[in-house]
Amino acid sequence: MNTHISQFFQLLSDDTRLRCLLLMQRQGELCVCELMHALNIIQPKVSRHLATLRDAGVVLGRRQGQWIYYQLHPDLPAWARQIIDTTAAEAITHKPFIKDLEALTSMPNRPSAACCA
Amino acid sequence: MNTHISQFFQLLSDDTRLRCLLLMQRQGELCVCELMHALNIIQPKVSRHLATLRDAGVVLGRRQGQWIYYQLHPDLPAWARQIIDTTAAEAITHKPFIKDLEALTSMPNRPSAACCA
DNA sequence: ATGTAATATACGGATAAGCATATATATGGT
DNA sequence: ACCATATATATGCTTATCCGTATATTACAT
Repeated sequence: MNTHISQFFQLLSDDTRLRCLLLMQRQGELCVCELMHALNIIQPKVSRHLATLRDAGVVLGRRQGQWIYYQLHPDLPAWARQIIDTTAAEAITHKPFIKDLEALTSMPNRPSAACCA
Repeated sequence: MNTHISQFFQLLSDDTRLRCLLLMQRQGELCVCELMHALNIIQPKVSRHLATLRDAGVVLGRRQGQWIYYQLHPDLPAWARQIIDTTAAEAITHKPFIKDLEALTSMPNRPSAACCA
C-alpha cells in the first residue's frame, strides 16, 4: 500500500540523510569528506546513510580517483524530485541548514568536483 | 538540525498514517470509522496513528456527537501542505490508493460529515 | 611492496516504532 | 440508570533503526 511512497519518506525522515540530500540539491555532486565536514559527523555515519540512499536509488555515486561523488539521482521520479525541491526551499530559511551550507563552502582544500571532473 | 523537517517526514513514513493523510487531502473531514473502513484496519490502529498526527499538529480533530472528524490541519505550513499535495497527486496514479478511495466511497451508512456538520 | 588517504562494511548494543489485545472514556438512546 | 456505539489509551511484545567502534577495501604515491 503506497509502500513505495512511504518508503521514500522513511528515507527523508533521518536528519543526517535529509541534510545530505538538501546539500546535494543545492550543490550538485559532493564527496563523502565534504559531507563529513559540512555536517560535522564521522565518516562511517555518512557512508552508511549514503549507502542507504544509493541502494534506494535516491542518490547516485560516481568514483573519481580516491573520492566518490554523490548527487541526487538524475532519474529520480518527478514527484520525488519535487518534494526534495520544496523541502530545500523551506530549509534554506532555517539556520541549521544554512550552517551546513556555510561549513561546506568554507571547507579548506575541497576536492572540488567541478574542476577535476 | 532540520529537526522540524525530518520529523515531518517521519510522520509520513508510516503507510497507515500516509494513507489517512492522503484520504483527508482528497476528501476533507473523515471520521475514524470511515478510515477504518477505507484502509481495512482495526480501530486502535487508526486511533493511535491519528493521535500521533494530531499531537504533531498535522491533523485537526473535531468532535461531532459520537464521531470525531479529522482533517488536515488548516494551519499546516505551506511547504508541508505542498508536500502532501504533491504526494496525493502521485498516489492517485497508484492502484492501492485508488482502492482506499473506492473502499471509502462505497462504505455503507457513512456518517457523512458534510450533511450533519 | 608498503604506506596513506578515502570510503565501505560488519558487529554488537541501545532506543524507538509499530502491533494486537485489553480496557477506559465519552456520547446518545432507551 | 443502563446499554450500545465510537473513539482513545495502556500494556507487553517484537522488530526496525540508528549508533560508535573496529575492520576491510580501493586507489594513489613512494
